[in-house]
Amino acid sequence: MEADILNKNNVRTRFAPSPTGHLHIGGARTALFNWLFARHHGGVFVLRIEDTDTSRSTEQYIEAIIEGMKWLRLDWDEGPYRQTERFDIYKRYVDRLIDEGKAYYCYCSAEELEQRRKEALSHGRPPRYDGRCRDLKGPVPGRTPAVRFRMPEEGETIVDDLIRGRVVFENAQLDDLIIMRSDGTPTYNFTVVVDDADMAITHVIRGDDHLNNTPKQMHIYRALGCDVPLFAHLPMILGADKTRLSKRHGATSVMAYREMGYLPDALVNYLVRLGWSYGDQEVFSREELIEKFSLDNAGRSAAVFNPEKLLWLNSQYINKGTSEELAGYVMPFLLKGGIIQEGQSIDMGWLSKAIDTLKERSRSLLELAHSLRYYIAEDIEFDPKAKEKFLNEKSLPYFRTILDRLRALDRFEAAEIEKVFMGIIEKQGIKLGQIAQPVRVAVTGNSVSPGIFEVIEIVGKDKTLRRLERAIALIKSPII
RNA sequence: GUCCCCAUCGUCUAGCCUGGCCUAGGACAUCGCCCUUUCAAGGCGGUAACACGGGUUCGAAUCCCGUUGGGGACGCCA
Repeated sequence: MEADILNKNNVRTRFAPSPTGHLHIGGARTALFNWLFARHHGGVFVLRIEDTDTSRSTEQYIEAIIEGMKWLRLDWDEGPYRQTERFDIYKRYVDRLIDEGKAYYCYCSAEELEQRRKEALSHGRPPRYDGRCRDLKGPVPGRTPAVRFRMPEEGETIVDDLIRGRVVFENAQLDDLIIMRSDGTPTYNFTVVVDDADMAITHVIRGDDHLNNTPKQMHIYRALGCDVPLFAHLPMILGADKTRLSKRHGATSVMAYREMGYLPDALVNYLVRLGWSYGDQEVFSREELIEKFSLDNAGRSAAVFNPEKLLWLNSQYINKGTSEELAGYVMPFLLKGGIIQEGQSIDMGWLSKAIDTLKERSRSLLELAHSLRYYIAEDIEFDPKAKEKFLNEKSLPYFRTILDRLRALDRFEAAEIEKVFMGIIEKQGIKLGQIAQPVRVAVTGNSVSPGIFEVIEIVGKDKTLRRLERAIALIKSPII
């Protein structure tokens, strides 16, 4: 059956988030798998907003989800469809099911149901609907009914999951679920079926938490006379304590990762490896992912979200990025960090050169921006420890010498600067570290930086001389 | 409580379907060494896992059963 669908080359997948929050890590992974599957098969990827819970859905979250999708570059071919715009369609199908006796009105109130559920749970019984309105002859006066779907009471339902294999459910376990609320709005388990059928979705790839809903949905498909799509249930993403990933575990919103200086490709790469692998390969370009992605090597067990590994991957991507690209990416961070001002002009060629020295030691754009400060800003801030260790009387004579020599230097380039340093250590009979470290602190404020000669070149003659002068002044009167 | 899913280093995973090539491979993290003006990056090396118990088999990480552990679902949420 699958081969059939694939041969027709009409794979259609969808991502169907509910706009009750930002796009989170788990949702993004689901979206990614659907996107990759569609792209791999040359199919269609649909975005559908499941906003039937009008009390919890907001416009703001719809925009946030779309923003997240765009940032991750998970482009969709159709949509975003919105279920709230399709209420007439669901209504039509509900009416049809009622006419055919496949659904019925339920007059139990939400409060009564809640009461019975709690009671059942406290007595250790399955909290299922007891079916009391199933065979009602007429309406109950003074009540607005909800509509329930009539599930089969015996037999079993088989889900042939693309990832889990065959999963068997006893129909006796399924209860008659509400497909339309008493206020006339349809519910998830119904709309998802109507839409997936209507939108001709061939592969439903979603979180594990939906596996139990699948048999119920299959009965709805059949009642509607529609083809049942293929299902693939992805394992959950857990936090470090092995419980479902949530805010408690730190940032879960995709946008939070953008703000922390992650590259979208790095996040995508990290996410795809949560539940999918390709031999020993860790780093994949998008093209490779599209080419290599298959549900065959999707995993079945839950994965713990590991921020450390994501950071490492991010560093890989920052390392690989060209300095020109990185210059563009880091701009918002420089602005936000007050390192450059809005409207301030900055030489992009020069910035790229500075980034070149920093990118292999930055794991995020935030770190990159932070390091860029001493290249760009007029004044530097000293790391107290570095200052104490290296800006002292002992290095004062070296500072004076280096200041004079650099002042006299015409070609202010790394190679020339190096010659100046080498000349001094030779003459004084000292090690490079004895002079390079104090200068590093004087010029960058830190005991850590890229190679000091290139740093000096990029910082430039004026600023370097000023900083050396300031260091000398500081040593002479430490109160400043 | 009922149902469903899952089970290899701390973490992500390869291997499992099609038993022997596994004295279990890779990656992150961690430790050590090398490189080195510092920090990274890089290179080299180390520590570290088949949850347990029964089967089946000449042989089991791989197949079967059970136990235990973890996760999920059971909504007029999605």
